[in-house]
Amino acid sequence: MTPRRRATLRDIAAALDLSVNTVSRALAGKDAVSPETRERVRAEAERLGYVPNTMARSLVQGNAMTLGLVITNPSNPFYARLISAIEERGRVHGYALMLMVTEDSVDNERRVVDELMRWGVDGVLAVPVQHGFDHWERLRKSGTPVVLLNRGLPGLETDLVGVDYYDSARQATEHLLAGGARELYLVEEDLDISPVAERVRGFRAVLDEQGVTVRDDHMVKVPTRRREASSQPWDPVDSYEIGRDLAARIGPGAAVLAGNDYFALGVYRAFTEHGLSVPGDVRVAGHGDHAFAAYLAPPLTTVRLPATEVGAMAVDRLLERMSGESEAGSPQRTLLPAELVVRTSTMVGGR
Amino acid sequence: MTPRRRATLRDIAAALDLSVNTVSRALAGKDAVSPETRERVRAEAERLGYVPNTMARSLVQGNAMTLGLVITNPSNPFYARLISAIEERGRVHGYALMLMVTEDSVDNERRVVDELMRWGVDGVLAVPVQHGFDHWERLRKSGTPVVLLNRGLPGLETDLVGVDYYDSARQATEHLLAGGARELYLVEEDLDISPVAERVRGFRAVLDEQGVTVRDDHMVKVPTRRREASSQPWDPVDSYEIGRDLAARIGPGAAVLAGNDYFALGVYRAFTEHGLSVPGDVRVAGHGDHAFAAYLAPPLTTVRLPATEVGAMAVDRLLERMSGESEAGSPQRTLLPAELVVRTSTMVGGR
DNA sequence: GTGAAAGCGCTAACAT
DNA sequence: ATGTTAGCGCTTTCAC
Repeated sequence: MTPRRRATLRDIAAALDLSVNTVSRALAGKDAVSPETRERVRAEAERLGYVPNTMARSLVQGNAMTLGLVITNPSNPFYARLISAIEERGRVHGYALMLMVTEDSVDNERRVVDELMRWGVDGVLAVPVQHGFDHWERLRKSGTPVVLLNRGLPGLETDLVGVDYYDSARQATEHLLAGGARELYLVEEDLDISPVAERVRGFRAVLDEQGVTVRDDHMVKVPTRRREASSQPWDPVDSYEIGRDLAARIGPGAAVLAGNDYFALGVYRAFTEHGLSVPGDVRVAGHGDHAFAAYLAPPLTTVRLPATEVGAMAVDRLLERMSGESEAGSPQRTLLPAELVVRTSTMVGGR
Repeated sequence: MTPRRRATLRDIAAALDLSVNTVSRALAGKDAVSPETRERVRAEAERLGYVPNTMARSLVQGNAMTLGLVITNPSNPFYARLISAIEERGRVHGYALMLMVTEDSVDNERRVVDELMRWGVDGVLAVPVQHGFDHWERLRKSGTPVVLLNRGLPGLETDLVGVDYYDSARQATEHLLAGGARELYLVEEDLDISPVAERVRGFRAVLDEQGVTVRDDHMVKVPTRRREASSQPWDPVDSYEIGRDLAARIGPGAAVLAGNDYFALGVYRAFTEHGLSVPGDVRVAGHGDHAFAAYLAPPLTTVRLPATEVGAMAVDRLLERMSGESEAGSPQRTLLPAELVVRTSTMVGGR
């Protein structure tokens, strides 16, 4: 209401006829201050509603006490959880979080990385867009540690904490085969990003190992349409069409592994409309274990992603780099395991 | 790699034998600089990889060029979209976003509001926890404009931009009645927050107006369990139990309006297991129009929330207050309309 | 135990 | 057109 000027150390010093310096030390809890002085300062600070100016402190101390988080889309449930985990872990260590959203656009990414540099954040966590990385290189050259989340950035020497999608796809694929599936389809995002590539690799690896034929038309890419900003990253409608196509041509013992649960959902609908039963005629498994997965009809087998763990570990890794502990160490890649959650949609005898 | 010190204006000035001031003006594009000098400065800045220090500039100019966003849970899809919309709109105007997550805890909220004050952010957007608001009052007193999102804070004189949940509940309730429903149930969160209260009010109002009896057991509260941080705000399992209970006691012409689509989903499952058909035996409508809603079996009638619009308008309102335009104006409450999306789950003749 | 002086990197007067 | 001085709010170094 009263936008009167914010009280400063000087105001307290003047009121108490002390030097700014003494007030500073008193408030900082340093030893070289008499107990009485300390108390008087404390009281006056309280009376004036003094709030320390973090920016001024940061300027002199040379650290921003801020972490930058660059994310493609907060509406991706996995990233939403990542944001929470990172914010919490960062704050525990006294760091504020500056959030930047790229919507998977490199142009945006360049802009926000520049902005982070101007702010001089102490470290950056990022889900990179994965097209061009000159800006990431500039950031690294400026001495700011960077930890990548979920997606790698080939060519950039940086730590990465993510999910082991190669393994998650393997788990799901093996599960489908063990259940008797003979004709496997992989429905994936049409994005050239490492998580997709890893899942494709895991899927193929298992099929190759077990001598199952993989035709090109077994790997289906769902076109990613450019939608308004702040929208869902995936819409089941995008996979619905794919599902209709699939429904018309699959044979007995078919199974579909989807890159995310929304794709699985779109496929469900298409199959149902086509008179196919899940899992009777087609088994379906997803990725993400989103909140709705367990409550679909039938409940969806999917892979649970360790969002909280990835976020926490990424922050820890970043703080290590910032403290210069693991200084010269070569970049570390850590992929946390996902966990297959088996539900009715892949159960041979399931309803 | 080379964590060499960041180049400053002084470095450029020294290299060119100019004063810091001239360099500053040259880079700022001010007029009082000769074209040649401007160009030399530009070149040297580039050569040294100069990046302006935003904090230093902010300190002298007295504005942080930062907005604070306090949110309860980014995993709530509505809030996730809000975050994107706000980040984008803020950045367009040159503001960075400091994100704080409260997980619906007042203790956290106090902490983060204090932190925002120490940073001296220029304005704050917040989904408040709605218990106690001493900290919000302190923030206001410090002269920082605050715009509330989605939830009111009775007793605090502040702008609010949210959703008209009274109206959304009215729309849905009227729709259910028009479809022939005679026994209506409202399944809501067990949280003492204004959106819930508004929906309850809208629901009751329509029933009262149309002379439909509302018994206490028609208003069901889903217990909110404290879950790990960074988790989904709602889990269908919480409403599943409620659904089982309901399934056993509802009569013909029953309908359920849920406070969010996840609750509707839990109820779906319970009904199906009990041999009830939706919408044949019970009509169901939700809130939120989450990505899965249109793809459930049957597709869920729900209310689409104007997340992007709320976010954009909240930022605009905040910027106005910051610029002092709508200075003395009394607090404005703006509730944006939600839109009922009718799907099969409430269609009388639906499959 | 306290104070004076210097400086973080920048911009805003006011010179010249 | 350029330089000098001062100062944002704080911490640090070094006197006393």
